[in-house]
Amino acid sequence: MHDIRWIRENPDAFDSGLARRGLSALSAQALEIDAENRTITTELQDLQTRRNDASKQIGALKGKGEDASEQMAAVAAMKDNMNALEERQKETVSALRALLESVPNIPADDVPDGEDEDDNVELRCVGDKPTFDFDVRDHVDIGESLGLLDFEAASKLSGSRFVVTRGALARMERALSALMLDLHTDEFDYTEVNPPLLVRDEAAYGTGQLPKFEEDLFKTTTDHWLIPTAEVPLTNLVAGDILDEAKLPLRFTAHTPCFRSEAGAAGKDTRGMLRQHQFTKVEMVSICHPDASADEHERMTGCAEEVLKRLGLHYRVVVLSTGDLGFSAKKTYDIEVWLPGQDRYREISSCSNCGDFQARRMSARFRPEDRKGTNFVHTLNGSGLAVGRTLIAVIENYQQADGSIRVPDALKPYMGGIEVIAPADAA
RNA sequence: GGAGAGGUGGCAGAGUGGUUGAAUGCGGUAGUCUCGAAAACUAUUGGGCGUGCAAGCGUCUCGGGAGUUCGAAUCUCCCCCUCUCCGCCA
Repeated sequence: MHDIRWIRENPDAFDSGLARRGLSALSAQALEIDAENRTITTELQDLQTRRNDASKQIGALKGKGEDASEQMAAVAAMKDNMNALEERQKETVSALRALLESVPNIPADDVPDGEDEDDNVELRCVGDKPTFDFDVRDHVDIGESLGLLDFEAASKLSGSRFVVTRGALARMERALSALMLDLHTDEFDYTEVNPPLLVRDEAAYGTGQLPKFEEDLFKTTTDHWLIPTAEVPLTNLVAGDILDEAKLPLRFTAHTPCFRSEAGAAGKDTRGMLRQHQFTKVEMVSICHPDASADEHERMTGCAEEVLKRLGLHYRVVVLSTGDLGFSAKKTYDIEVWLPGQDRYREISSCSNCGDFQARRMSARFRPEDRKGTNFVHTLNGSGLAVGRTLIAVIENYQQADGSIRVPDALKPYMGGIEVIAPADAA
C-alpha cells in the first residue's frame, strides 16, 4: 500500500521507483483520481456542513414546538446532489485504493537494479566448500538409502511435493528447529510465538499475499488461508494497533509449518525435498521504528547467518536486485547455503525490510513521544531458517563415504546421543 | 451443532431518534499547592480524511456494511466477533 500524500509530493520518485521494477509510471493516473476525489470530498463536506446546521435548527425549532418546514425543504433539496456525490466518492476512493494496493513496494536506494536473480549481487561468502574424497550424493540418494527419507510414502498419502521423514532424520528436523528457536530467543531477544496456521483474508491482505497472489495459497472450506509463512500471523500480530514508541522494536519468532501451492513452479525442483507444498520454517519478524529498520535488517540477517555458522555450513549472502524483489519488500537479503549434492548455492533464508508498506495495509502504527499523532511502524521478516532446506544442507554437507551422516556438534545436545546417522539407525 | 447474551473513547461503564464525539469513574498528560512527593484541586486527553504556512475550521467514525429519517450510538436488514449454558471433542 502506497501513501497518496507521498506520491503527491514525490511523483517522480514514485515513477522512477516503479521503473526500477520494470513497471510503467502510475503517478499521473493516481494523482488524477486523487484530485477528483478531493474535489468531491470538499464539495460533499460543504453540503454536509449545511445539512448538519439545518438539522440542528430543525431539532431546536421542533423542541420549541415551532414550524420547521422551511428548513426541512431546504435539506430535502440537497439530498439528490449529496447522494450523487457520495456515489462518486465511493468510486474514486475504491479506484484509488485498488491502484495503490496493487503496486509493489518501491526498492530502497541501495538495491541494485536488475532484470532477475542473475543480477543479484553477492555481498559476502562465509566458510569454505567442504571437500570429499568420494563421489558426493544428493540428499535424496542418501536419505532414501538410509530408509529415512520416503518420497514414495508421501506421494501415496498426499501426491507430489511432499515427503515423509523418519527416525533419526525426523529427529534431526526437530533438533534443527529447537536449535534455531533457542538461539533466537536466548541470544537474540526474539519472543517465541505459537500462532494460528489458518488465517482470515484480512491477515493475508495485511502482509501482501492478497489480493494479488491468491493462487499461491491453499484455502480451506471455511475460507481460511493456510499460512505460506509465519510472517503472515507474526506481522499481523500488530495489525490495527497503536504501539508505544518505547516498546519498539518488537521481535517475534515462530516455528511453523508453511503451505504453498507452488502454482507457478510446475516442473521446477521436482526432485527431492527442496520445493514442497508443506515444510517447516523458523521465522523472525521485527516491528520497529522507521529510523531503525535499516539496522534491524542487518541485525536480522546476522541472526539467520548465525544458525549456519553454528552448524558449520558454508553460505553466501546476496542482495536481491530490483527484478527479483518480492511484492512487499523494499530490500531483501537472501542467504544461500552450499549444497554439494546440487553443486550450487540454494536459498535457505530471505530477510526483507518492508518499510511501512505492510504497516500501511494493516494500519500498524506507533505514537511518537516528541510529536502529536501517529506514525506507521516498519516491518521486517526473515527465515531463520527454512528447516527442510537446512536438513538437506546437513545431509549433503555432512555425508560420509559409507552413506552415513555425521551430526553437527551444535545439534548433538538435541539428538539424544546420536552422533552419526548410519544405516543401522534406519530400523 | 443447539439455546441465549452482548459488542460504546486506553480501561470500566451510562446512553433506545434531536445542538451526543458521546455522562460518570479510573487511567494518561500539564499545571496549582509542596523543600520534594503523596493527596487534593484545575485544565487537558481517540483515530481517519479534507482545508490551511500555522493556529484553527470542517467532515467521517459508538464491531463492519446496507437502509429508514430533515436528523441514527439509538430503528430495520445482512455480515463479523466475543461471552454463557448444553452437546461433541484433541
